[in-house]
Amino acid sequence: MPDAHTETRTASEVAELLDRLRRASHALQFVHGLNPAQWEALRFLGRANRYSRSPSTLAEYLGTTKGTASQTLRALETKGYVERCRDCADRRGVSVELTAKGRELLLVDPMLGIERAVEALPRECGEHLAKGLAVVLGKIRGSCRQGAFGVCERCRHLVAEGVGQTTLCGLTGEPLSKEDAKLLCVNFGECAEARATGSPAAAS
Amino acid sequence: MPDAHTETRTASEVAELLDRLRRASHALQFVHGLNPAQWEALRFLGRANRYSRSPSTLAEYLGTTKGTASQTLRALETKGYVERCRDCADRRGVSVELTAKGRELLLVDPMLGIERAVEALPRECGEHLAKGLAVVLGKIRGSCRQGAFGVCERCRHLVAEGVGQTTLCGLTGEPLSKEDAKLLCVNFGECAEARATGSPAAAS
DNA sequence: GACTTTTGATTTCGAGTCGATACATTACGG
DNA sequence: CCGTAATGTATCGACTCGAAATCAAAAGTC
Repeated sequence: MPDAHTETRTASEVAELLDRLRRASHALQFVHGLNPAQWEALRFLGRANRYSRSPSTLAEYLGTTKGTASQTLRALETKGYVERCRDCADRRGVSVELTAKGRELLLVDPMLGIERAVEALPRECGEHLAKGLAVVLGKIRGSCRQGAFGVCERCRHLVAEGVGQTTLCGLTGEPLSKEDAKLLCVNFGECAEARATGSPAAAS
Repeated sequence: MPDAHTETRTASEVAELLDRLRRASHALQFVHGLNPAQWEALRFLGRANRYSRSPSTLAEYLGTTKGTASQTLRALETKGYVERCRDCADRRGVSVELTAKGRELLLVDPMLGIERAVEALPRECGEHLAKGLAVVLGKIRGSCRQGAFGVCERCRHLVAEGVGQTTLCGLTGEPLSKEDAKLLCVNFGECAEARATGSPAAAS
């Protein structure tokens, strides 16, 4: 039975491909005067909801340390792509926002090249890719410092109200606009239902 | 009708997953006193054939600069995981070899965790993943500094001799042992035939 | 309520590393 | 020989990590 054998070969092949893709995208991100960490921070800020735009949240998302995240943000601030101001509610916290210049820079994000490459794939192929990657990521998340994150739309804390018009976050009790619900949140909680409707292979 | 829409969503999802996986594996590789670059170099040296174990080849593989590769190797040498000696043939060159200690360290490579995660996937899923990743990687290779690389077994320069027993490299004219043919080589050339037989039915 | 302690978030600091550039050494071609 | 190309190394500024320090809020304590 060459089954297990083939399996192992595929696994190490995938691991290698991931590794190479990782380095490739690393090398791709030394453009426009930013480095990979700075691009990642910029992207994150462009997609994070208001509960998640802080240095420590960024650190959690990036799987890095708070010190590094702080300095990355400072570099971006010096370059004029973000602004930091002390949070009004809790003055320990810092709220980080993209500037107009920062938003503009996101339009030439080098990672868009990868996105385009994925778009060029047959649709089914892209979906398989997404699914496989999600599973792998889920499996190793425990062993690294990265947090879960996810969009409110698929979060188990989401509460619908009225005729599917108004929604709010069950944790904070605050209402969420449609755009808000598409943003990343630290407090994301996996929704069992989403898995089920995702595809018929959730039960273990 | 939301076809194009779904497609784009999948694409950006995949791009994000790749990004996060990249970050996760970055964080995973701060163990045993090495950093990600050093692990990558160690892995490469464990899989590179004799034409490819040099600082500049390492730089090409990693998509980094020669200077960085040189420093990474120096760090590994200081820690006793590799040895450097001047190449006898071309005295500009340096030949880098893993020490026994280096080989041992590879047994606890943190990236093996990802491999195991992939192994746990359904077989078909893993293959889809491999295929998709390979295509994406191929598409973006042009835009970054990374070289092609590949194993001699599937290189177009490979020449078979006798009854499928002895093989040799068409570029150097030197014979290749079975183990040699499984190693990575800088001079790898894509073989059209290999693509065609694509599926794992090469030697049915 | 005012003071101390604890908790939490962020920044600062030192050692080590990275990418870019400049430099040294060796090979190769006329 | 001399110039050019290829290979590695050294240096510099910027960055990363991890730990310790700073600062603000919350929780005890009197």
